[in-house]
Amino acid sequence: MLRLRELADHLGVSTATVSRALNDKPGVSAETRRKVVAAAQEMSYRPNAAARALITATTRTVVFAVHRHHFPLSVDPFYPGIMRGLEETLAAEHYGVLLLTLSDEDLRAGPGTLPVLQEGRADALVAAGPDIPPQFILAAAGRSMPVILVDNALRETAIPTVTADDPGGCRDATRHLIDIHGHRSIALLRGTPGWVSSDGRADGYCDAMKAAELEPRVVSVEDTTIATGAVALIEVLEAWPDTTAIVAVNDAMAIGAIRQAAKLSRRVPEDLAVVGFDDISWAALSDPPLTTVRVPIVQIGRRAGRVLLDHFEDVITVSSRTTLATELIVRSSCGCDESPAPVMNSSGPRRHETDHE
Amino acid sequence: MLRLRELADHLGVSTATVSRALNDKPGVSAETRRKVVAAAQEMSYRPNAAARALITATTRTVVFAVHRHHFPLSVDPFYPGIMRGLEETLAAEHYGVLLLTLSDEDLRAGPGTLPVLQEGRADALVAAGPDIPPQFILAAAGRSMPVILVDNALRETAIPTVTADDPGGCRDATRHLIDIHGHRSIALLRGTPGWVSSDGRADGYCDAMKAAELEPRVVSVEDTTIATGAVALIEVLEAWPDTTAIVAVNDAMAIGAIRQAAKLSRRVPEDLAVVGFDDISWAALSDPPLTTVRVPIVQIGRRAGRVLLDHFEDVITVSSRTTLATELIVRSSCGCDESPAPVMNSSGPRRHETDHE
DNA sequence: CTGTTAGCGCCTTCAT
DNA sequence: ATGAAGGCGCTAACAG
Repeated sequence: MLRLRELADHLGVSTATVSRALNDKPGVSAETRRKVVAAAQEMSYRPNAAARALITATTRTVVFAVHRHHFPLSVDPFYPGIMRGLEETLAAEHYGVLLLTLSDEDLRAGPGTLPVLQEGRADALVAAGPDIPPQFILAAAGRSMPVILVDNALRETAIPTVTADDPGGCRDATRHLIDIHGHRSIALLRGTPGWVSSDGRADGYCDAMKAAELEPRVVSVEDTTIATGAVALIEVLEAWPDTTAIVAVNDAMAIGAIRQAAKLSRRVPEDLAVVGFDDISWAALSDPPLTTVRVPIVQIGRRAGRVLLDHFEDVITVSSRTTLATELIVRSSCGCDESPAPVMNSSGPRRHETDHE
Repeated sequence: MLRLRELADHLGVSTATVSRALNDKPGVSAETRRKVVAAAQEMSYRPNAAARALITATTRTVVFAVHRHHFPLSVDPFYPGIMRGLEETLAAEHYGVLLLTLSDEDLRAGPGTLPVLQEGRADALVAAGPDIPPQFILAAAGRSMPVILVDNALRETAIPTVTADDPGGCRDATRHLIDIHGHRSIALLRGTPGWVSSDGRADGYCDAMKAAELEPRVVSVEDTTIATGAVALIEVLEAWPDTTAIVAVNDAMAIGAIRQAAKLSRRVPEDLAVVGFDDISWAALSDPPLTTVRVPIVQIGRRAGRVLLDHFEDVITVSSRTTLATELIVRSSCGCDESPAPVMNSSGPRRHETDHE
C-alpha cells in the first residue's frame, strides 16, 4: 500500500505539505495543493485508517447496535433496512458502519463489556430499536461516545433520535376509516405498552377517535405477531361485538386479524375493515391487499447518518429529535377499491426506495 | 480510556511485560502474567484498536459486502441473516464486521475505488451473493486481502466458499414428490441460469428426475419472484398440461405458482402439488402451508466466520469449499398432512435458529 | 525473565 | 508557504 511518505517523495515535497493539502488545511499554495490532490487521485492514495485514527483519535466508523433477535429474524427486514440507509449516507463520506448484535447477556452486562466499544473502534453508536434498555443507552452515552437512537426515544434526555411519525401515521389510518368509510366502531389491536413506536401508534389512534368524539376500544396482547393478532381480534369481538373496523399497530397483527376474521366467517372489508402499519413486503400480497401505513425505513437510517455527519463536522446541535413522515398506503382491506393492480415484484427493490427529502 | 502505559505503571512493570502477558507471548513468568491479566480484567483494560492495528498491520475487522439491492429489500432477510451469523462468531473473538453495500456503480468501478478496502480497515472480505461479478471478486482477491464467498462460488479458483447444499436440497424435495406422493409429471420453475445457488437447485431437480427415469420439465423466467412464479406456472401448463407437481427454486415463485393455480381453479395440493425452497418466514403461513427446503442462513454466516478465524490463526488451508446441509420442511402444499398446527409466531426468533453443528 | 528503545503512518506544532 | 521533528498507543526487536 502506498504511504504518504512515498507520495511526498514522488512529488518532491514534505509529508507535512501533502497532509495539509489532502486535508484542506491552510498553509499550502493553491498550486501545490492542486498538484498534490491530482497525484493522490492519480496514484489512488488513501491514508491508512489506523495511523490516522491513532493521531486524530477518530476512526470514521460508527457502530450500529441492535438486539440480536431483531436483526434478521423478523417478518420484515426492518433494522437491516435502517442499517443500509445508514451505511449509504456514511459511506459517501468515507465512514464505515460496524454491526454489533446484542444478546440479552450483553444488554444486561452493559456497554462496558463490549470489545468494539472499548477499543476505541468507533466514533459514535447508533442504537436501534426499543428493546435496548435505557440503562444500557445511558451507560453508553456516559462513556463520552455520541449516541443516537433510531426507532426508539428516551424521555428527559438530550440523546438525538430519529423515528417515524407513529402517532401521525396511525391518526391518518384511523381517520381514513372514519372519514372515508364512515366507521364509528373502531378497535385498536396493540402489544403491551412500553415500546416507543407502539405507544405512539396507540396515541395516534386515540387522538383520531377523540377528535371524532368516538370511544376508543383498545385490546393489548403480549406480542405483536400474526398469532396474537388473531387472539386480539377474538377479544375485541367478545368485548364489542358491533365493531366494524380494526386498526392494528403492525401488519403482522393485521394479517392475523384478517385470517381470524375469515375463520369467523366475517368478510374483509365488507363486514370488517382492517388497516395495518409498517407496509412490510407481504402487505400488498395478503388477501385482501392490506391498507397500511408505510414507514420510511431506509430514510430513517439515512437521516441518522446525516445527523451523525453534522455532529462530526462540529455542527452544534442542542437537541435533535427527528420524526419522519409516514404514508398511508391505501389498498383494499379498508374497503377502498384497489385501482391499479399492484406490481407484484416482491424480490426486487421497491419503487419508493429513493429518498426525496 | 486506560492506556497500556498506565496499567504498567500501576503494576510497577514495563509496558513490554504487560503487552507480552496480555498477548500470550512467551517471556513472562506465570506469576506476573497472572497478575497482569487480573489487573487488566479488573480495570477493564482493552488495547486501543488503532495503535494495535498500526503496528500489527491487522485490524480485527472483516468487511461483509453485498449488493445494495439485495441487502434488506428482498422478501426475506437472507443476507442480513448471514451477516448476523458472521458477526456472532467473529464478535466472540473480538473481531468486528463492517457492512459494505455495493451499488452497480461500485461493482463496475471495482474494489480499488472503495475507501474501506483501500484504507486498510479490514483483514478480509466476505462477498455475499451471486450478483457480485467474478471480476470484482478476483480484483479484490488480487489486492492481497483474503476473500471468502458466501452464497456464491467461482469455478477454477482457490477462493474459499460457504454455500448451502442446493443440489441436495432440491433433490430431496423432488424425491419427496416422487417417492412419497407418487408424482411422475413434475416441472421445475427457475430463474435464468448463471447464479450458483439457482443452478445448483436446478441440477438437484434434474438428478432426482433422471434417477427416477422421468423426463425433466424446466421453465426459466427472468426473475424469481411471486409474479414470475405465476407466469412460469402458466407456461408449464401450456407446455405440459398433465403436470401434477411443481418444484420452484424459491418460495416466492412457489407462492406465485400457488396463487396462479387458485386462479386457474386448480386445488393445491390435490390437483397440483407445490414445493418451494428457502423456508422464508411466510412459507408456513401461506395457504396451504408451503412444503419447502430450509436453508441454514445464520449458520452459513457462522461457518464463514469460523473459516476466517482459522485463516487468521494461520491454520493452513489449501482450499475450502463448505456446503451446509439443507432440511426438507414438510408442510401441506406437497400433499402431506401437516400434523401439528404450526406455531404462528412470525415475528419472534425462529426455534431452529440455534446451530447444532 | 524483564526493561529499554525504536517505529508502525500520519498529523501537528514549531521553525524557517 | 514549506520543512523538520515529535508523538498518538502499541508491539517487537534488542539488551541486560
